[in-house]
Amino acid sequence: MARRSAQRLKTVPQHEPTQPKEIDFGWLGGTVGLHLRLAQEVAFQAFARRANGVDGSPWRFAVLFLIDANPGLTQGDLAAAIRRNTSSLTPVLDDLCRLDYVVRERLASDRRAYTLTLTPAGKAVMAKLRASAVAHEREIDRLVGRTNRAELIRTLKRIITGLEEGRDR
Amino acid sequence: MARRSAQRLKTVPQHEPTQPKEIDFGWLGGTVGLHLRLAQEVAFQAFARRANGVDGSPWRFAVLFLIDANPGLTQGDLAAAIRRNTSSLTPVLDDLCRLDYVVRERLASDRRAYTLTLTPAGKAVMAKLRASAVAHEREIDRLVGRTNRAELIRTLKRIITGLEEGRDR
DNA sequence: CCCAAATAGTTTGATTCCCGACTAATGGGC
DNA sequence: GCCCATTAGTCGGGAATCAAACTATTTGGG
Repeated sequence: MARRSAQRLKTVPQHEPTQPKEIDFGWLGGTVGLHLRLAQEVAFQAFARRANGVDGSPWRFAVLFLIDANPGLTQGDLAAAIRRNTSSLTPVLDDLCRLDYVVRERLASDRRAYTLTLTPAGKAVMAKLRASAVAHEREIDRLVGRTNRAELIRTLKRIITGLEEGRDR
Repeated sequence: MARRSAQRLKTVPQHEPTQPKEIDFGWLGGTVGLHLRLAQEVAFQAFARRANGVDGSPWRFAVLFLIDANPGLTQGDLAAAIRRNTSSLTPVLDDLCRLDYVVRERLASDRRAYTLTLTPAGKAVMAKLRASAVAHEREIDRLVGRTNRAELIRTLKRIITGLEEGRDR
């Protein structure tokens, strides 16, 4: 929203615009869960903001990246890799095919399955998004330091594998 | 191609649960963004699974927790605290009021705003959810260790405040 | 060869979220 | 007291996601 005050600046209503009201987070403020969620959210938004100009959600990039790194992959394998339901993938791939970034071909040995490959246009877009993604990760490095970054990934991996297998019981 | 004359594996249900097909993640496999997202997702699901029996998403818990810790808080302040749009909060609070967990009252000094407080029933549910949340965090401690946990939160906070800029509104 | 179970992918309905438009109330400047 | 910009919250539309039902194909037992 553009500042209309530039036009009709009668007075200076400079009330502190957003006084966060000092909320007490208590125990919640020390949880891993809350910070994981907030960090993931700002990282997601920062990525999308940075990839501006290209169709840029992180998952969209991951789809293109993984097809590029694993040409001929099927939709089911791709869905498992990014941990999405195959039904979530359908409209995304519909769109990527419509844009001529991805080709879906029936697999000869199993005509129920599709194999996925990038077109040259798809590779070009992926390369652009990859540049954005690299810059994004570099900014995270700048924020946390390279050594903390490695430590962070190691810790996150432990959480992922530890809680994921917790499906037992 | 393959004739059915191949030897028949009788009782073995070759039911390999979707053998993940060994996907190559390449550069993506070393990014903070991917692991943040995956960790947040499994943590979210583990929390919901653990809160079984109660209506349990992490955000729902956070809403109850913050109202309890800050009675009389307004919807806008609550939305800012959990970084959700106020319009996302409306249906959640509608539901919590319908269940008689939360009371919405017009603020006398500003009759546009609502103040939020927990009912005794709301406090009871919140206490149950808090026990689940404490157990959840303890499991994370077990996975990463208490010292790494503090380090993890510090690092996540740096990411949150560092990337948050540019999120004007 | 045939049929039933399993599998790959699509479609549909429900849920959750955001954004932008809207309503109601507030308060500063005249 | 009256404007009218600003603020609190709600409403409606659109996007992303999952689960369940569905279609097409494969596979194995008889």
